[in-house]
Amino acid sequence: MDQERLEHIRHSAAHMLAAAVLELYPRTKLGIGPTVENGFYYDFLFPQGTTVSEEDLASIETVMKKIISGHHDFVGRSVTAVEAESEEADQPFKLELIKEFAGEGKNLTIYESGPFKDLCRGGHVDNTSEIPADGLKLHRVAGAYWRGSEKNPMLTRIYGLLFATKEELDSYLEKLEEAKKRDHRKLGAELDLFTFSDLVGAGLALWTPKGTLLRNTLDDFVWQLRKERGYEKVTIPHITKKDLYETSGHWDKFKDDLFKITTREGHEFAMKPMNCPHHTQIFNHVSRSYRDLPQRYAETTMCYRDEQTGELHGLSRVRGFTQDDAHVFCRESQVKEEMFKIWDIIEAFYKAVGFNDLRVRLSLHDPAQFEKYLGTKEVWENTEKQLREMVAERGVEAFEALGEAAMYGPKIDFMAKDSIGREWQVATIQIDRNQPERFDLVCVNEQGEKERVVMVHAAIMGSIERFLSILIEHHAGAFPVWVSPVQVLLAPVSSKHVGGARALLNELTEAGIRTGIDEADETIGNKVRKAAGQKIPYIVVVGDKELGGEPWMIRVRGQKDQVKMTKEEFIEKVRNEIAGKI
RNA sequence: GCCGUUGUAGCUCAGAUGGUAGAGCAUUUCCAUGGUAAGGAAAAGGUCUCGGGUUCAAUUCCCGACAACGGCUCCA
Repeated sequence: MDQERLEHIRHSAAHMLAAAVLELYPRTKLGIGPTVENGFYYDFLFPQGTTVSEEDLASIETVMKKIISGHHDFVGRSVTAVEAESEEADQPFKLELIKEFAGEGKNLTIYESGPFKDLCRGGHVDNTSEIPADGLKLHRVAGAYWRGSEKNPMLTRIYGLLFATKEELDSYLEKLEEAKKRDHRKLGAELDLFTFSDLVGAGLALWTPKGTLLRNTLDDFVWQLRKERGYEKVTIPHITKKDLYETSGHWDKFKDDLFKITTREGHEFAMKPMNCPHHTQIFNHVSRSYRDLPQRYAETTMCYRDEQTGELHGLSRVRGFTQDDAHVFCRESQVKEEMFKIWDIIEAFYKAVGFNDLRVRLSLHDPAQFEKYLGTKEVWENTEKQLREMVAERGVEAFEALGEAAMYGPKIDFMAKDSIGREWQVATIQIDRNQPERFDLVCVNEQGEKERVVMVHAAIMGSIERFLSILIEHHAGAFPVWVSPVQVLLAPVSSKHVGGARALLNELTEAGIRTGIDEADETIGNKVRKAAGQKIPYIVVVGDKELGGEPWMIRVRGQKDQVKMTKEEFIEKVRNEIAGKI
C-alpha cells in the first residue's frame, strides 16, 4: 500500500475516533486529529470530571469499530466562514481554527461521514469500509497542549495505531515489546549497573561497581584515542562564580536551568552545566604563542542541569550527567585538521562499540529565531559554510537540520541507529567563534600581533549516561566482550573445586581478563542460568575435568552449543577479542 | 512545569466495605558435593513512599509533598 493511501486511511480513522468519543461522551470538545508515524491521534477536551483511562480505550475502540462497520461515505463540502461557525458553534477549538483559516483566506471544508462531521481540509478514504479495522488499536492516552503551546489548555490526546493489515499491527506491537525488554532502565537494574534513590533525588544516577567499570572502560578507550592525537587532561571544579557565565552568555539565556548556590556571604555560584567556560580560563591563564597551538584539553566530568521533573527519563535525561568533553583552542588554519582528528576518533570509537553506520547531521541555526544565538549572522554563515565544505571533503552524506545548532555555534552531529532501528544523536563536533570573542582568547602570531583563536568542542560519547542508555538498548545488555564488566564467569562444580577455580581466577585476571567466580553452594545449572541472565560472554564450569587438564567446554553467550577449547586457546581467544575491541 | 496513571519486602506481584499484611524469586542458615538455564528445608525480611486531616482506629478515605511510568512542552 502506498504511503498516501495509508495517510488517508489513518486520517479517516481519526475522524472515526472523534465520532466514537462523541457518542460515548457527547459534550466533549474536539481539538485536531492528524496522522502520525504509526497511526493517528485526536485531541479532546472531555466534559468536566471525565477521565479516560487506558481501560476506557477498549470501549472507545469497540464503538469506533462499530461506526466504521456502518460503511459511511466521506462527503466533503465547501462552506463559508459564517456557515462553518454556525455548524461548529459548540466547538470552541474549531471556531478558533475557522477564524484563523478564514483570516488567511483558506477555503473551508466540512467532511461528513455518517453520524459525524468535522472541519477538515480533506484527505480521506471514500468510505469507512476501507479502514482496515483489524489493523487498528487505540493504545495510549496522554496529555497535550492545545496547538502545542504550554500557555494553552491541556487536552487529552488519544493515540491510535493503524496499519494496513493485522500482521503489520502485530509486528509493530512485537517491536514495542522488544523495545520494552531492552529498556535500559530495566536492564540497568537487572545487570546491576546503576540505580536512583529518592533520598538523593530524581535524575541523579548512582553507579554501582559494575556500572562504573563499564563507564571507565569506555572512557579509557576514548582517552586512548585522544591521547594518540595530542590531547591533554585538565581538571576543573564543579561550581563557578556567576561571573563566568555572565561573560560566556550562559547566565542570561539559561539561568533557569542552572543549579544555583548562594554562599553565606551572599555570593552567587552555580553548578556547571557545561565545561567550556572553565576550560577557556585554563587556556587564558598565560599568553599563548601560535607555537603553543593547538591546545587540546580533555576532561571527563559531571555537569548539572535543573531539568524539569516531567522531562527526566532514565539515563537519557538526567540532572547530573558526565561529559567526555574536550576543547581544542587553535588557529583558523588548524580548524580543519582538528575537526578531522575528532572525526577519526568518533569513527574508531563507534565502530568498536558496535554502531557501524553513523549518519551525519549538520546542525545549523534557525534563521527565523536568530535571537536565540550568540554572535553575528556573518560569523554563523561563514562557519556553517566551512562545515559544509568539510563534510564534502570528508566525502560523507550529511543531512541539514535547521535550529539544531548550539547557542554559540553550528555542529556536526553523529546519529547512531540502534539494533531495532531507532536513531539517536551521539557524538558532536562544534566550531565556536563566539566564546573566544567573549573571553578574548588570543595567541600571538608570527607578526607579533594578537590573533583570535577558534574553539572546537568535541564530545565523543556526549553524555556518558545518555550514551549508555543507547548502548544498553542497542546490545540488549549483551555488550561486546571488551566492554563487558565481567567477561568470563567461573562456576565451580562443587565446593571442593572452589580452590582450583580461585587459582584460575588469578590466572585469567593476570592475563587481563575481567573474571568473576560464583562460589555459591548451588547446582551448576543454577549458576549457569544466573550468569547467562547477566549476559556474561563466557561461562566456564570448573570441575575435576578442567582442573585435571582436559579441554574446557565453554558456554558462549548467545550460542546453544558449548565450544571445546584448551585453557590456553581460550585465554588467547579472549585476550585477542579484548585487544581487538570485539 | 502541565495532563493522566501509579506507589505494599531488594525484585515481580497478591490483599482487606477502615481493625497495623501474604506469595514466588533474591538474602541468611542447615542439608545435599551436585557437570552446563531453578536440588531440598528452615529462618529472617514491611512505619503498606512521606507529611498532614477525618476517625475510637488509616496502609485503606480526604488533602499535600516526593518518586516512577505514558505523553505534552523543554533539552545550551
